[in-house]
Amino acid sequence: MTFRLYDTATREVRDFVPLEEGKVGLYVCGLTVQSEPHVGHVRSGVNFDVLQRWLRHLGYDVTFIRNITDIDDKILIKSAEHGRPWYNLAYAMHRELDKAYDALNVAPPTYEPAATGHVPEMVELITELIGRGHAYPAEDGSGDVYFDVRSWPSYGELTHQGVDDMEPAADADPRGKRDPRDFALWKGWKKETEPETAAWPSPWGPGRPGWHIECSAMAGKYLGPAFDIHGGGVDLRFPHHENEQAQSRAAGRPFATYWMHNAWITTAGEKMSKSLGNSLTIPAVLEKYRGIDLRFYLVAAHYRSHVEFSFEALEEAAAGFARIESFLQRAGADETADGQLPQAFVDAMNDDLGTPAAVAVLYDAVREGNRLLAAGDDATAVAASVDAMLDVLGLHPADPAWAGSGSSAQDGKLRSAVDVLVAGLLAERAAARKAKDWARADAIRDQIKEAGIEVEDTPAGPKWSID
RNA sequence: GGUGGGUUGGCCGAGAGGCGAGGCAACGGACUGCAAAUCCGUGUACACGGGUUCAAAUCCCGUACCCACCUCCA
Repeated sequence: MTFRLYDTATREVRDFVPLEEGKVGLYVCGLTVQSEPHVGHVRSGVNFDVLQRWLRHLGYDVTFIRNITDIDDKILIKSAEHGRPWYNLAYAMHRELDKAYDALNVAPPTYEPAATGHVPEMVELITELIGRGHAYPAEDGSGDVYFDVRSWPSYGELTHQGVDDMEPAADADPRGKRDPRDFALWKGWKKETEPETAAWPSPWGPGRPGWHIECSAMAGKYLGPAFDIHGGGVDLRFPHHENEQAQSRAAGRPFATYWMHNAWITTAGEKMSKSLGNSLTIPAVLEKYRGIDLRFYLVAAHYRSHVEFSFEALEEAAAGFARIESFLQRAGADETADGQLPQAFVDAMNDDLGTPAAVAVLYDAVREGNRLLAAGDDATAVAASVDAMLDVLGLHPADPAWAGSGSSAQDGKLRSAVDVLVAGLLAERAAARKAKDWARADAIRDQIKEAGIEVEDTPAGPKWSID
């Protein structure tokens, strides 16, 4: 089976055919760095990371561009509220985002361009659009430049909407627009309210980029006029992606061949951005849960399915993942073994990244491996296969990428210290068991458990682990 | 008003006309001094009402409820 993808533009699962054999150009809309990243934000990161890894597994040479938007209205407003320069806020949040990605083993893209570094490319694109009659400088002297929606007949094609059916924005600022649906490509500098550092020179006077033009310009620069896959969250379909496509095509660039959109994570039925809380920011969640558990939770759901986030569900996922890890430990993974991916796993992944079915295959393998171990047989081949599956999902516990979240050198030292202490108690318990003094043996086990350490008797002797 | 998505067992979460994805939890059994871990087994779930079909959670019609987007939210 070849790799197939659900394409939002055509609303169907299509065979993936790259523009150039063996190569994939992938563009994903990253974040506007205006606040700490939350669980919803990283879902997109994890989803597209899985896509990237799978494409690489399939042998594609992937150029993956994921931008960040480091200047916009909200950044300016928030930074003013906090009394810090906008670029300082954007930079700080950008660093937080990188930390969150690292904690979830989201591999860096080929490049992560920032909007503010690509003003010349945007100016060039806007100039081209004006030249072709698809954009115009506002007539009110504001310095804004708008895209002329009416001049582009296929506007609305990505989201299958007719221009006349669109609800005119309630908050649309009509200043200088020919049609309320026209959108800003360039925003003139507002001297009175905006810092001078937030304005760049342009043929239309000082100003800053409109949101949509950034992505068109950056995708064009790094991936060329036509590329394979464009991704982002569902909320970006309209207006952001619709506008990106319109302005790119209006400038004579074919743009993306496939559109992928990941669904939401909600809490209490509400979209995360609307619902309160700092309790769901990545730093906060990572205080209680490991990054690998959170990633597993996210990967176990299909990227196009809505997920209702709950800590209970996260805990269930973590419990399940613990079983996988414990199998690998018991099987004694052979690092040299070149694990094969089961065909069912490959088929699941090829079918629009069917990670839920892929995870089911993973569990099947774990059960089979445990069965072999219970029968006293060799399970290293199965373990190698489990290794391979976890690897391609970015979930391998031994991946050094996880080092920062839970198993540092410090932990190692602590562990060996505890080991010495527990070993003494276990020797005492062993003596009691030998004398069939079960009460004494159980008392020792309970004592150890009081300290939060679980003791298991295995054929190879007692083992302890921290709860 | 326009566009799209959803409602699956105690819980999470797949599937998209016919064999009960998978996980978590629960219960029974094996193993164990007892546990733990592990394995084996146990569930007649698909919002509601009609219809199509030999066969519907899956297709069609209708109803209810929920959600997203409609110009700078992943």
